[in-house]
Amino acid sequence: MRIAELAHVTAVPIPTLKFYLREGLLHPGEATAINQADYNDSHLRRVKLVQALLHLGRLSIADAQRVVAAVDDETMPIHDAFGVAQDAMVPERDRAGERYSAAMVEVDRFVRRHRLRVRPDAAVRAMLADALVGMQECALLPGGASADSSMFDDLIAPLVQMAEAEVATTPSPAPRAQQVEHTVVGTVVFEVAYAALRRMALEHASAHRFGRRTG
Amino acid sequence: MRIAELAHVTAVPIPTLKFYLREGLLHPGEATAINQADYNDSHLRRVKLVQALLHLGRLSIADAQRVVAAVDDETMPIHDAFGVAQDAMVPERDRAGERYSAAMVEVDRFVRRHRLRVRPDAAVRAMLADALVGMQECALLPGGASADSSMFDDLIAPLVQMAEAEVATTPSPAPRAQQVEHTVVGTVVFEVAYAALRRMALEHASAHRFGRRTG
DNA sequence: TCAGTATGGATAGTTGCACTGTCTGTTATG
DNA sequence: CATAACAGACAGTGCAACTATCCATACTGA
Repeated sequence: MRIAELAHVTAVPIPTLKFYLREGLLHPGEATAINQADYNDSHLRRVKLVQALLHLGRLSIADAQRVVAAVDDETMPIHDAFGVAQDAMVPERDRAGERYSAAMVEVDRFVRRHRLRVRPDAAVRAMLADALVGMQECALLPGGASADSSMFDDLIAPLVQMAEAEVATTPSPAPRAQQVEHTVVGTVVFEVAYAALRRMALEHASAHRFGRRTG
Repeated sequence: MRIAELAHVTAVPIPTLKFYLREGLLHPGEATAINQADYNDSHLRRVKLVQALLHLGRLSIADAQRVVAAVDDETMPIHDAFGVAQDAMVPERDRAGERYSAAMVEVDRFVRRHRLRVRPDAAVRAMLADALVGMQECALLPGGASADSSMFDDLIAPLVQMAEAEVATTPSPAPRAQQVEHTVVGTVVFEVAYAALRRMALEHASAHRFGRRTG
């Protein structure tokens, strides 16, 4: 496959593909001459992955780079690569101040209480802490209570069950790279789906509570 | 409260507050002289809301503008304002092609099947369609099946239940603006929390499936 | 009272990101 | 053999989200 065909089937402009090549988001095609290269299915899948990370998952180029580097590092075990990808997907921000420390303590308590196998330095811990701080700052908690992770206690069991099911769909006799790709892209795509479902549920509940009649 | 104090307590620089004022994200303070204005609690809450929308919810300035406009429009019923805010929170993108049409049909089927009170033109429908298209494009569905919304059938009931509980926390004898603010900011902040919990569940499940030992 | 700092409003400038375009020499293609 | 496509290097673009400067005025403390 030449670059024009890759651009056609992925609907990504050639200059953008070249940009991805420069940035290491797309591995080089197999060179057949000084100015010719051949692209195959692995490139097609990679472009789809990158597009999903960038546009569905809204990662920055730099974060997507870290993800694909983890996908490509054959020496890295699948679970470790997944951890790197997870960390890259948490946006960076200032996490100074006492509020964050308190929220992180609460997060740690939550993880320990449910015996979750989440790395001590996993970025997702900071992400949950961000949300807890946001709840406090925006007075979402009745009576100005401090963030309390016990409000999520009933939620984590079904989430773990769903996650087990999702992880179980990973193609099992398959090259490592494809397993990692599947897990990573599943994380971002299903996250969008779940968020959309939750928003639908919220609109439904809001119609119930605040609406007049809408079917 | 003068602008310096507002900047201090919100930890937002004065130039940024001025920028928010120019963009209509923050309503003007009460003028006490040609070059003096007084800011109060409503400004403080607004800055917190805007920060949550921009940085936690990752909305663009333009989208945040639409949200605060809906919050401020006293003639707009709460549920309608919530709808505007919901729509503003779905990123825009190209949604051309047969795949999107098919996915939208599937989404409509899902909404009808569960009798969800979601507006026919709600942007969240397109958001779910995005995810369904992503699943197909990245071959997340076993056997290359086309996107099937029935995989979410068991999920929607608990989500609706949680949403009802969340909506029920809205302060009930309270000014309309505060009710809308609460609902809107709850949407973005809890979304981050749920996403974080889901990612924790995924890491846990991945450790189970791919990890060796990690406690 | 009066030097020094803060303020509102207007305007201009900066930074960073994600592309997008152009150029050169080379190679496939009809 | 004319034309189009290619790889690779590098420069340029457009936008979003701030950030800085300026000016005339007003508060603030000695």
